Parts: sequence; structure tokens; C-alpha cells
Amino acid sequence: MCSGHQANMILQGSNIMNINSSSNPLGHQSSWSHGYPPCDVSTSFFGASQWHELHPQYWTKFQVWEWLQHLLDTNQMDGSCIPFQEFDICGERLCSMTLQDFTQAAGSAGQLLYNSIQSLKWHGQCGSQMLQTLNAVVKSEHTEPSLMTSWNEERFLFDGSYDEMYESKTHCREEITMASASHHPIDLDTKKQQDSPQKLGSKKHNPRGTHLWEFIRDILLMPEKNPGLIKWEDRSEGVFRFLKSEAVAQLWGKKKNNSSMTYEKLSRAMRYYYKREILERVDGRRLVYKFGKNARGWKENEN
DNA sequence: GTCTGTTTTCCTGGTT
DNA sequence: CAACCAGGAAAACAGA
Repeated sequence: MCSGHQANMILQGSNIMNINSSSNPLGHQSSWSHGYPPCDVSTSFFGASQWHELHPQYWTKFQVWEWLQHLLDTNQMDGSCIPFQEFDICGERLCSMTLQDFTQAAGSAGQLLYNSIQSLKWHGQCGSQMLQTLNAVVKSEHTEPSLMTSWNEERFLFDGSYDEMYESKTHCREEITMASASHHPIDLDTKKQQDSPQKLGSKKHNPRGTHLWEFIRDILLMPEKNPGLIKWEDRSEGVFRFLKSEAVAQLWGKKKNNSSMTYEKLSRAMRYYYKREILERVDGRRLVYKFGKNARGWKENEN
């Protein structure tokens, strides 16, 4: 997965970048970016997030989204815990929301969101105290130490942030059901005992990383940060097309720390998905693929 | 160390 | 001709 070296580069970039900086947080100029708009896709899509450096009031919609994602990641909640569609708002609006608003918008997760935003509003950052509070309320079923490390060491790596959100949807749906049924915060100490080992082991491979198809999906799901790499051809049918095939391959290679990745090789991996019905063939259309029945998390109103 | 699932690499041949 | 597609074979890789 992500090497420490790569991790450090990204982390450093995200920490030192400021709005006027033109430096590439990944530390080099990608050859494939030549000829593209002056936008490093690896930066704009994955790294160099600055929501944590700005007062929430000044967040863009996307930064609001990143904050939500951060909460999910940090607390090992999954995507269905927070209805992102309810937070298609900028920071100013977010800051004006009351606890009631949050609860209305996000149900049992509302309290967490409210606490977090209050802390950010008054302290300017998501401090450890905050995380402890959050962790006390929604704990992970995972116990690996890395998950409990400070978010600023881990959370801005482009590894795993979006996939986890989708991979554990089912799990969180249960959490939400439990929490709303009991009107109590989610107690995962109890829940942990209820989970069977098999269930916890259901995330067999790739617990933190991402599969190629998830990587592709996540690019598609972030239109604001997807500088023309891949686009939906038919959103409801899950049909999409590569616009910059080699750029996507390079980005994938960057994620896997493999500088020799090409679209040729990426597409071979994509073709393996046909058999597993993660993708369906789209005949006669170059660079066009379609999500299959075993691909999850791409539908607009999938829950 | 083995097993297994996934991805990478290389390849041949075909299509747009 | 370049770029892409299809899929076999085998190696590499990572997690269990």
C-alpha cells in the first residue's frame, strides 16, 4: 500500500500548502500532466485539503464534504451514517446549523457533527479532546493502533478514505438502526461483543486500501475534484468514460506506488472485473465501462 | 510459510 | 499508425 515515504510527502504537502502555493505536494511534476489545465489532479483530487486550516465558516461545499469524510474516517463510521446529500452546503451555512438541524439532517450522527463543528468553530481545529469524545461515542470495531493515531498523521493520505466509507455501509446501517431504536449513542463496546468473528472478518482483503474499481468510482463521485479524468455517460446506469486514460493510470500508479502503471495495464485489471460482474462490458465504445451488479456505492441514492 | 484474491506484467491478435 | 480492446498466462503482492 502506501509507502511511508509517499505518505510523508503527501502529509508534508498538505500541511505546508497554502492557498497561493503552486507547489506540488507530491513532490514532482507528473509527465502526464503536460498539456492539461494547470491543475495537478493528484493534488486536487486527493491531497492538499485545507479545511482543517480554515475556519469552518469559510469552507466550500467540498471542504464540508471532506470534514464529513474525516469524521467518518476518524471514527471508523461508514458513509451511510451521514447523509451527504443533506450537507450540500457551504461552511457559512454549516456554522449556522443548530443541534436540532444536525439531528434532523443526520439523525443519530447529528450530535457528533454538531460537537465537531462547535469545536472547530471555537478552537479552530479538531483537537484530540474532540476525537476522544467522538471515539467514546462511536468506536470502531477495529482495534488496530493506526486507526487511533492522530488524524493529522493519517487522514490526508489518499489511501482508503473513500472506500472505507462505502465498504462498511451495511455495518453502519445497523448501527444507525440500533442507535435510533434505543435513542442512545452508539455503544460499540456492546456492539463489538455482538459481532461475530466472521462478520468482523468480512472485509477480508484490503481493509484500508482500495480496489481499482473503487478508486475509479471515487473519482467519479467527486466531480468538483475530478478535473476531467473520467465522466459519467449515464449516471443512473453506471456508465462512465475515461477522458484522460493515461492520467488516471498514472494516478492509480501513484496510489499503488507504481510509477510504471499504464492505461494498458489498468485496463487489463478492469477487464478482469467483467467476470466478477463488478463491471459490465460496453461494446463498441472506446474507454467506456459500466458498473455491474457487484459494484457498490456508485448509485446516487444507494443506501 | 501457505493459501487466496487481486493486481501487474507481458503477450498475441483483433478493432477503431 | 496509434490507441484501444479481449483475454490467456504467469508472476507479484498483500492480507488472512
